[in-house]
Amino acid sequence: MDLKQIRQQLAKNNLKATRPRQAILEALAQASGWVTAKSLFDKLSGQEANIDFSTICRNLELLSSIGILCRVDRDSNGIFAYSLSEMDEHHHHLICRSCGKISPMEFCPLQQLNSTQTAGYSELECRFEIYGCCRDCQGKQGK
Amino acid sequence: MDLKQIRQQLAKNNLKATRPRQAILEALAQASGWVTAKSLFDKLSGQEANIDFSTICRNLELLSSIGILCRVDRDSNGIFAYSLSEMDEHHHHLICRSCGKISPMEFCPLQQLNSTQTAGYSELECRFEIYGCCRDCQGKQGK
DNA sequence: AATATAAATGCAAGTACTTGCATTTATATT
DNA sequence: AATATAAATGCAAGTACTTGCATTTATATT
Ligand SMILES: [Mn+2]
Ligand SMILES: [Mn+2]
Ligand SMILES: [Zn+2]
Ligand SMILES: [Zn+2]
Repeated sequence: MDLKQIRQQLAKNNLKATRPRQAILEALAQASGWVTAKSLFDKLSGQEANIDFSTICRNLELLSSIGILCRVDRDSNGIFAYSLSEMDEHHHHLICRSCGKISPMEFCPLQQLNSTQTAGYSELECRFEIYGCCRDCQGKQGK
Repeated sequence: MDLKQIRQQLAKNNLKATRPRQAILEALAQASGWVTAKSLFDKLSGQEANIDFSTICRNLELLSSIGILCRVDRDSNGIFAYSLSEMDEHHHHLICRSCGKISPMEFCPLQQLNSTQTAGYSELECRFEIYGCCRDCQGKQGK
């Protein structure tokens, strides 16, 4: 998803292309990997921008909710990692507990689910992440 | 899982049956539903117990990790809900975004997963929750 | 170009844990 | 029963957001 598509996506969702929001998206594009609210804040604070930490958090969450960003709970400790989505389709992530590496997975359990388990429920969404120890990290013991 | 089984489960994991821990487990047994760290803290603070909030958080997390408790992120906002596990087997949960109702689901996506997606990874675990709007809450709009 | 309006921001205060560390306590061993 | 030891606790400080609200700003309409 390039910046042109992102602007369209914003417009489609009635979201404004504010200066802070654009600075955040540009920083994400430059980073070309995963960032945290804090790492973005530190990066953007150096520049003239000076964007509030709460603005960053709100944007990361909002942009994730419309599919522009991916978000994962890297250590299951409330520190979220974000990146520009690596693919257009809905997907989930596989996370190495040891080195923090994050890989996309096409599999979505919601599609596999026998619908009797969610009978009567509407507006279904799921949260799904797999944690493990990647090949590079096996041998090197512990975290 | 009754209190006898719980004690065995603790011993098996080299966990002590401390006074705070037992008070927490008893409170959970009485509550017979879902509680938060804060609701437990408020309840136990009234009594002679007077257990530190961090002790409660640490126990809830620890007891969840050995399967005595279930834990869910009810509103995806970092407030966790806990209960004594309703079943012995590993399982996940379906959560109503509107009323907060939590129902167990036997389905575990990790078992359904094509193993090529996690090739090279060991010690796999998954986090999986489904959010939706339950039958009772449909009609009543919004949250 | 001026105006209206909904969205977004920045600030300050709040929330829900989380962590480090010295001290206490439950259990196993003698 | 006394002792050793690993586990757990309580306290204080820290972290990572989150929320409410007055003010600002981007976009659509006139
Ligand atoms: Mn992704
Ligand atoms: Mn359960
Ligand atoms: Zn790794
Ligand atoms: Zn409901």
